[in-house]
Amino acid sequence: MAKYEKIADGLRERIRSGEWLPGEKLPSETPELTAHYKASLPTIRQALAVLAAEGVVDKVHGRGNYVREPRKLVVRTNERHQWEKDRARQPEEERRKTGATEHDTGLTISDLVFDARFRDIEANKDLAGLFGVPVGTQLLERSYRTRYREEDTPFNVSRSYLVRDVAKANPDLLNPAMEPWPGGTQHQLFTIGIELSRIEERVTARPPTAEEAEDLSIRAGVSVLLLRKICYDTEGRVVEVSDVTMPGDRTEMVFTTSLNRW
Amino acid sequence: MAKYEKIADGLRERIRSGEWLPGEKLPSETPELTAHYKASLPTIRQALAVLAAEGVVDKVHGRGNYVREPRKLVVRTNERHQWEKDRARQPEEERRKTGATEHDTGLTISDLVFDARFRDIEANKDLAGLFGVPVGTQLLERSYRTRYREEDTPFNVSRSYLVRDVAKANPDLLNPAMEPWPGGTQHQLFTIGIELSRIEERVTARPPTAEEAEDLSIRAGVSVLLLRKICYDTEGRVVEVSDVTMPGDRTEMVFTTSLNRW
DNA sequence: GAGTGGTCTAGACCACTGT
DNA sequence: CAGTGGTCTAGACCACTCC
Repeated sequence: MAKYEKIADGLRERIRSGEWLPGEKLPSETPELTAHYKASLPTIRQALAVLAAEGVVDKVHGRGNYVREPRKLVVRTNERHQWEKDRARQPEEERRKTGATEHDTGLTISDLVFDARFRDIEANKDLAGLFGVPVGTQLLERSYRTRYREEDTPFNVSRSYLVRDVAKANPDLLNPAMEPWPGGTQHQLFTIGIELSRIEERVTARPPTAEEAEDLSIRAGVSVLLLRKICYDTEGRVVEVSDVTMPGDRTEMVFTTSLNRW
Repeated sequence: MAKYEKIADGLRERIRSGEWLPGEKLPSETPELTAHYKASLPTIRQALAVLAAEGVVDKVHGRGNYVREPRKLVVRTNERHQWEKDRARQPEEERRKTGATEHDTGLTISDLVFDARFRDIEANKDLAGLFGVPVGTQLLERSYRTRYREEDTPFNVSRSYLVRDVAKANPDLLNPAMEPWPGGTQHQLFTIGIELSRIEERVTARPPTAEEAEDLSIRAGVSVLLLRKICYDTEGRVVEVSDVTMPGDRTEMVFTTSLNRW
């Protein structure tokens, strides 16, 4: 076993044993760790890189290496879809009480903070194919960032796409100032006469791009979960596509499948 | 921008332009790349580490650095569950034709290779809580590795847990030589009088442990997708728990949720 | 400015692969 | 054995954070 692996194992074990608690600073690379492990700086740094990739340690330039704080786990279910659909036709007073994300996380609306930005884009090949429209068709792109009020980093960055000509039947849908919308997207679609019958969600994971690592406050080496949600109406047409980016180290997605009885 | 980043960008661009095709060998670290980029070996290696983490380059000790061959994407749906349930009561001849993984991937049974290992374990707190049995209860742990016949790395490593006293009602279930079992787990459960009514799947992602990176042939830096599948029978009891580990860079999971009509 | 991490060098030696 | 990547060293200098 290589020296840097032994050092990484040693540090990992010392952290697990509680020698340094979450949020605490590790000894400095130079001179403390190099002296303690009788290794050169590059070797110490290679060991720390292993721990950073595992998400055990946070490296902060100019300050030090810190034991990573566990972050609040975020759960996302697929039962939220039926739940949201059931609420879409209820009066505003009821819809205003809570949203699907609050339903999943067990929080109240005031615990969460939203940020919404809208813009018009032209459908690329990917989106045009999904919506069944020509490339270049005007789409409404809505970007959201959701975070806990008490944290400063979003746990969810998403982009939602609608065909602009469909959405404009209700001008309020084009206005970001109307967000957060009580009742969520399914109520929005209800106001323009659309009922969803099926939602398809595709999940993949990969290392974050530099931009994503920045947005979600994750280190390179902690993965991002990508969710593409495709909403079908009762005619089987695609009416909404969303791409959601979530930090892999604090997100759990739950999908429940009911089976027909024999 | 750091020198190693510039070198990584340069190499990435040369690979994208087709200067070296998938499977081809890059110039040697020493002396070729160090000379070409006028950089020291550690700097060249840092640049290559970036490309390896992105999955662009495969590093092979003693041979060289190679442009990574794209691997076959593996798709896993949740429709497989109902599909498998529908087949569970069909005659063996029918069940033998194809399995759920083949259903998802569009392959035939002969394209896939299985490896199964069984052992008895005692329920830890986690599993005991799920099954609703005392800690220490005997469980049957079945470990599977699934791969394409033409590749040498599994795309799926899974462990399935059953309560041993429940499984032993059919002694064949305790025998790894009976695998692969035509009709899959749902038929196995059928032979001991169990019908599933609901399947819950929890998805998370994280960096691979050293062992997982080894098993799935992914480099540290490419994430693993973890799926915990919990099967409930018609009485709402947990009858099977599976933990599936998949390489994040080649797996896509698709979950479809049907909504009740208004 | 002191402390600390980030980058880089030049070179040595080990470990693995294929001839 | 030659070729190639893997590990490690000692030390220099730069960049960021905080006082």
